[in-house]
Amino acid sequence: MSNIYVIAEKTGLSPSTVARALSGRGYCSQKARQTVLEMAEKLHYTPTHAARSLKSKRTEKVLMCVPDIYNPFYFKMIQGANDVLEQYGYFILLCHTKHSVAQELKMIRSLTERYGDGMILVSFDFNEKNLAAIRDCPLPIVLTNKYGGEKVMDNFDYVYVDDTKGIYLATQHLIGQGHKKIALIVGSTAEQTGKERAEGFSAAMKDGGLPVPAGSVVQSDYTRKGGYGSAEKLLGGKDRPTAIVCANDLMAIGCMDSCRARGIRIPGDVAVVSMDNTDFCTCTSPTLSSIDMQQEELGRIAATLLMERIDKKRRLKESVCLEPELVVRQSSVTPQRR
Amino acid sequence: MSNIYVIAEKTGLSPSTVARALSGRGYCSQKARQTVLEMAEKLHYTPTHAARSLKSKRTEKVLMCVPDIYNPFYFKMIQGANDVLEQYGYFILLCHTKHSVAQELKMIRSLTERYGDGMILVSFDFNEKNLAAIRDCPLPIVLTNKYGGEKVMDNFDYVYVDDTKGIYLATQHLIGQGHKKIALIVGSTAEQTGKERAEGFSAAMKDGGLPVPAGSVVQSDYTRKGGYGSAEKLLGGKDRPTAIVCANDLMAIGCMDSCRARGIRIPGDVAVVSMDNTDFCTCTSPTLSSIDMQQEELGRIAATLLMERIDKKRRLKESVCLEPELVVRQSSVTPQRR
DNA sequence: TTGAAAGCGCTAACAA
DNA sequence: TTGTTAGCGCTTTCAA
Repeated sequence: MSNIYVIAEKTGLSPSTVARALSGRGYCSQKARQTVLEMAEKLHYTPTHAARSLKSKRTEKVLMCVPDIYNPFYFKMIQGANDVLEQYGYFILLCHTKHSVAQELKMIRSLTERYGDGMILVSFDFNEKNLAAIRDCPLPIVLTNKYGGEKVMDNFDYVYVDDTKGIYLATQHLIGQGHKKIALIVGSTAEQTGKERAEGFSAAMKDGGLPVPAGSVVQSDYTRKGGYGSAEKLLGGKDRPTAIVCANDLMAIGCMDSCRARGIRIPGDVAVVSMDNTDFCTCTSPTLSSIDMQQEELGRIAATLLMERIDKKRRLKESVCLEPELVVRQSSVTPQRR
Repeated sequence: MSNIYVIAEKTGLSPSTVARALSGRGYCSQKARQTVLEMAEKLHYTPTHAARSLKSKRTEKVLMCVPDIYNPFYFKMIQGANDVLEQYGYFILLCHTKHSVAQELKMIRSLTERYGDGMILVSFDFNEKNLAAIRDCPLPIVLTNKYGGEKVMDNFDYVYVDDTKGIYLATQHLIGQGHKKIALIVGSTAEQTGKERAEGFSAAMKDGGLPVPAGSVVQSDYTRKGGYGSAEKLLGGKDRPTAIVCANDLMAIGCMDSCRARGIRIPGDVAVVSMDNTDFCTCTSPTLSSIDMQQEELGRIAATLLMERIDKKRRLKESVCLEPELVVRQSSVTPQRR
């Protein structure tokens, strides 16, 4: 590999002149520039990113941590973020945190080691451990969840879709369709996201004057298989619900699998509404009603907030709240009730 | 930010002792190590990746270039690659090349600038331009396509699924179901992948003794919308095909949309087989027969080949060919023929 | 306009 | 066992 010293030697110029010629910054005669550029070309010179980084303290990379790389929900966020970042000449460094706080902490540490200039952290659960690490980290981190426990001194940005409201809308929609026995398949309520979603469901049921009997809320893991298993529990009992809210599309599809296997018609026997509104929703039969959680926009805004910190030196915290949106399709509209 | 010099000063030791204590390499007394570690902890010391990189010439990152970040096909590859890379403590630096050779060249340049220690390049089209750049690049690049024009001197690895064979299997399957009028929706045949797929189709038709009339092969763009438009062309004519092979799942879903809109039953009126076997195939109704292109394994092997170069200093080229696999579902099996 | 030199933070060969 | 020193390759200030 050639470097500026080799070029300097071969051209008889000094390394600093070579550097100026290459960078275009600082004085440099037309002739010198010409000579340097030709020699650089000839030697296949390319600058070394690490050396530049060491000086400039910029890596031109952003760490993006997602809890589940197998879930299409996050693809959309990654896409949105990538769209924005590439306009700044930035790359995404992808990290799969697998719902593990330890993994998140490790990545925050990597950020501190300057693997990147900032981070977009998609977590299901902000707790004292990762929040402490986020506060300690000298580089900007943008969160993509609602962050309840904000302290006055906190200085990180976040962008979120109100998922409590999202699942509220889903539940309300089913209530509006006349359903009385509505069940919920949700993720772990030990995590923030699962907890919020369970609360949204309860709130809607309460506001609709409906009880939430024991056994009508099942915890699962956001996978199709998990959704299937949970649906089996709900549909196998004697007091079968007439409608099910699923906390994401994959579980809803698993739920539909279970219905199909049991000969239960959707939406005739059981109506289904889910959350995320991924591309799957328009592929299933019946098509799946779902809450659009604006994932692409979420990624886009997270990236924008981050680049404002990195590039524009914004210092004051900002947060953005996006509105979830109910998209009604076939799975939740009982034909005879129309 | 603190560095080893600050720690050295505060502990009264030399920077090199500090470095040794922190890295665990080289001699260092238990006492010195203790002192250093405590001070490091106290000062929230973290090493600087750029400095380490500059010395070690390792970035612990791999560039992964995919042509279409919106296509779930590639996410599977990314997942497979990530699984392997994280075992080595490596990260994926994601690049969206958008089917653009210029973008690929730019990324190869970034690799040369040591944005990463190697690259996994998923391209639809290996031509003289990007191949020249790949040959010139001093860092390892693994290709994930069949690469026909291999020269004796070439020294890069590749792993691929034989897609000519894949689409051959799909077509053969339809012929075996008794179809005579089979159409193809394929990507651009100006790109290598599209060309290979079109050839596989033609070969199967020829071997089956069937003609490929003008207009029965439509070029599209691997999107659902594109597939819809192409299907409209095929299904709108008077000599409608009884079966359609689609070169990927998204186009197949678009094709099914078109059928549904026209009241054409699948597989009764028109049978459909596609390629990729993404998760969509089991969500659609009817479920979609598809050729499994082993994308996760592809990513896994690409990453393995790359890490053998980077970590194990393998110098001899290797290539791996995976077998495509037909997965028969409902969309291609005409009930009355069973 | 050009060059010398210091420094970014870490590593490692070598000397003490 | 510890310290000195010379880089890694680039940027940038300051002097010439």
